[in-house]
Amino acid sequence: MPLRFEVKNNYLHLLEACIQSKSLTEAKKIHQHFLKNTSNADSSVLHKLTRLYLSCNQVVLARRLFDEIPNPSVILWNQIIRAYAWNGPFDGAIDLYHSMLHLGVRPNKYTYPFVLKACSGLLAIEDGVEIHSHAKMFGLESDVFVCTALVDFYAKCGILVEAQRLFSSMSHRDVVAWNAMIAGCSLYGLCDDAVQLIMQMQEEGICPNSSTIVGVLPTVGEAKALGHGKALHGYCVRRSFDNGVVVGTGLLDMYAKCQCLLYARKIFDVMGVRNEVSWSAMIGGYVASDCMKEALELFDQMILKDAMDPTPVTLGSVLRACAKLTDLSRGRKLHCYIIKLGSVLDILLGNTLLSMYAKCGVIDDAIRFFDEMNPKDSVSFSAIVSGCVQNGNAAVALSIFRMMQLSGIDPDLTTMLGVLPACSHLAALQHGFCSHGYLIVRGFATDTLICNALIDMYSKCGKISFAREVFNRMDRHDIVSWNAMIIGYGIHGLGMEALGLFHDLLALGLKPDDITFICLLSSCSHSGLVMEGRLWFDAMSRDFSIVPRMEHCICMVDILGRAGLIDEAHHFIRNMPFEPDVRIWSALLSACRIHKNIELGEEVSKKIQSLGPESTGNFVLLSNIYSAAGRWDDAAHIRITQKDWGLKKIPGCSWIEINGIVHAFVGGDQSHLQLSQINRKLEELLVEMKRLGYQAECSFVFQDVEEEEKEQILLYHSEKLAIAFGILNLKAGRPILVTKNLRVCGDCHTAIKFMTLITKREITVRDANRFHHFKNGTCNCGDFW
DNA sequence: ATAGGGTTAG
Repeated sequence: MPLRFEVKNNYLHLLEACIQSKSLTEAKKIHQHFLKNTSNADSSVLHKLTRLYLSCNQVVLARRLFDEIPNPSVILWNQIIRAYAWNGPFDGAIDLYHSMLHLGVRPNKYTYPFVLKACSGLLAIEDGVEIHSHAKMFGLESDVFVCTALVDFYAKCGILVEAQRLFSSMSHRDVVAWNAMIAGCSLYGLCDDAVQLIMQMQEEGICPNSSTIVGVLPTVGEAKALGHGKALHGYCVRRSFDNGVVVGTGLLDMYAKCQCLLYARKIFDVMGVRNEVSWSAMIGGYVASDCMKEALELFDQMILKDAMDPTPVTLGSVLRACAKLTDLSRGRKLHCYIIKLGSVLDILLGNTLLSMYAKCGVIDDAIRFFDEMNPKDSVSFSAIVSGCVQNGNAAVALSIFRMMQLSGIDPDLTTMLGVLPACSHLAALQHGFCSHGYLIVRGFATDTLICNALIDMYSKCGKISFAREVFNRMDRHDIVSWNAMIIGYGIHGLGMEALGLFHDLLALGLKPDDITFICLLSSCSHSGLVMEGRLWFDAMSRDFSIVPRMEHCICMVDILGRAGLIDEAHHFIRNMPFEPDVRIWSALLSACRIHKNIELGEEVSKKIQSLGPESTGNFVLLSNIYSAAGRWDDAAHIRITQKDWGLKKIPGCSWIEINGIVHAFVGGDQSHLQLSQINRKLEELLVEMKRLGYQAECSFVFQDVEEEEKEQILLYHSEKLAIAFGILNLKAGRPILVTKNLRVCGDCHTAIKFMTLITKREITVRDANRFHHFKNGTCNCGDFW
C-alpha cells in the first residue's frame, strides 16, 4: 500500500525537525515506525532519513539506506560523498563518485571539492588527476570552488607546479584559494615561498585570516625562520588572532622549534585557553631541546594540577624524555600508566615505548614488547633492529631484519640506517653489499645519512677503497661523512690519508667538530704520528674553540704511550683539568704492557682497581705484563683476584663471513661441523710455521702446563680457528677477513704473519681496536696495537 | 596547532 500523502508529510516534517536537532534516538524511532507501517519505500522519505543519519554522523546507517534509494538526487550523492570525505574511509568517497558517473548522474560543482578532499587524504594522485579531467569535461574547472579544491588537492599531493598553474589561472581568488596554495608550500617545506605568497595576497587586497597563519607556522618552525615567525606573531597580535587556542599553540610550537623556549613558554603561560595540544606542544618542545626537567615538571602539572588527560602525543614525548635520560623506572611506570588509561596505546606510541626500552638498555624487554606488538610496521622493525645493534647484538638485529623481509613489510630508509651498522659490527660484507644494492634500487643510496652509514660499513668490512668511493660520489657531505671517512682511514692504519682528508676539510672552509678530533687523534695513534697528534690536540682548543673532553685525552695518552713516551703520557694525565677515569688509566696500562714497564703498570692497575671494577681487560693487561716478564706467580695472582672480584674473562670470539653466512668461533671451540678438517689444517700449518722459524709465545698461556701443551692451547685460539676455516672454504689465493671481539692475541699476531707466507694470501683481522692487514709476513700495524 | 624508528667517536 502506497504511503498516504498526509502521513508522508508528517514524516517529512518530523524528519526535518530531527535533522535540526541531530537526535539519533528520535531518528531510529521514526525509522522503526516507518518500516512497520509501510510496505514500499518512498523516495523523499528515504532521502530525508538518509540526511538525518548523516547529520548524526551515522555514515554506515546512512549508506545502508542510501543503497536502497532507486534514484538518489545529486544533492544526496554529494552529501554522502561528503560524509566519507570528512570521516573516512576516503576510498568510500572515490568509489561513490565512480558509481555516480556509472549510473549516469552528472556531478556538479559541489561534488568535486568533496571527492578531491578524499583524494588528497589518500594522496591518490592518479584518481585525482582523472577526476580533474572529468571536472574539465563538465566545464567546472573554472568554477571558484572547484578550482580551489583542485589547487588544494595538487598542493597537498606535492604537485606544486600544477597547483601553481591552476592558482594563476583563477580570475578571482578568495582567501580560501590563497590558503590552499600557501598551505601546500608550507607542507612541502617551502617556507620562503609561503611567506612570499602571504605578502603577495595582501598586495592584492586579500587579508590573511587565522587559517593562513596556522597553515604557515609549521614550516616556519621547521625552517627555524625566527624572523618570519616574529613577523607573523606581530600580525596575529594586531589582528587579535593570538587569543585563539589554535593560533596560540601554532605560535608556541613555532618558537619551540626555533629553540626559543622562553618565548614559547611565555605564550603558553598567557594563553587564555589551553587544550591537550597546547600542553603536548610545550612538553614536546622541551624534550626536543633536551630540557627534560622542565618537560617532566610540566607533564606532572598537566595531569595533577590541571587534571588534563594526556594524549598519545603527550605520552610519546614524555617517553622520549625517559629514553634520553635512560630513566628506565620512570619509563616502566609510564607504561603501566598507559595500560591503566586503556585504549591509547596506538602503534606510534607502541613504537616509542619499544624504543624507550631499547635505549634504556633492556633489549630483552624491548624484544618481548616487539613480539607482542600487533600490528607492527616498518618503524617498529627499524626501532628493534637499531635497538639490538645499539645493545651490541648485531646478529639478532640481522635475524629480525630477515623476519621483516618475510613479513612483507618493506624496509625503508631508516630501517637500513639500522641494518648497515649491524653489517659494520659483524664485518658482514655480503650483507653490506646486498643492503647497498637494495638502497640503490629504492633510490635511497644518495641520501647523506645512508652514505655515512655506507662509508662506515665498507671501512669496517675492510673495504676502505669502497668507502672512499661512496664518499667521493656523495653530492652533499656533512661533518659525519668526514668523520666516518677519517676514522675509516684511522682503523686501517692509514694515518697520513686521515690527516690528508682532514686538511681537505679545512681547505674547504668547513668546521671540524669535537668528534672530528677524536677521529683524527685516534688515527694518529694507530699510525704512531706523535708530532701531528700533539699539534692538533693543541690546535683544537686554540684555533677551533673545542674544549678537550676525556675522549680526546684518552687518544692523546694512547698516542704518547704507544710511542714509548710513557712518562709524558703519565704527566699528561696528572695535568688534566678533570679527574682521570678508568678508561684513560687503561690506555696507560696498555702502553705499559707494550713497553714492558712493570712498576708503572702495577701502580696504574691499583688506581684502576680503586676506581671500581669496570672491565676485565685491565686484569688481563696486568697479568700479561707479569707473564711477559716471567713473573708467573704474580700473573696467576692477578687471575685469582679477578675471580675473587667475580669477574669472568670475556671469551675471545672470532668470526668470518662465507657466502653470506657468518661463522663464529670461540677459543678452544670443538663444536663446528668441519672441526676435524680445521684441526688438521692447523696442525699442518704449525709444522710449516715452525720450519720458517715460528715459536709459540707461551707467555700468553697462564695454565701451568708443559710448553708443548701451551703451543696446542695457542693453536686453537678463536682467530686461528676462523682463519683455518677461511683457508678451507675460500679459493686459493683469495684474501681472508676475520673479525674478533677483543684485541688480537700476541701469539696469533705473529703466527698470522707466517700464515700469509705459507698460504700466499692476504689475511686481514679486525680486532676491537683496528684492522691488521697481514701480507708477505708483515702486519701494517707495525706491531703496536 | 602537538606526533613514532636513524648515520660518525670510545
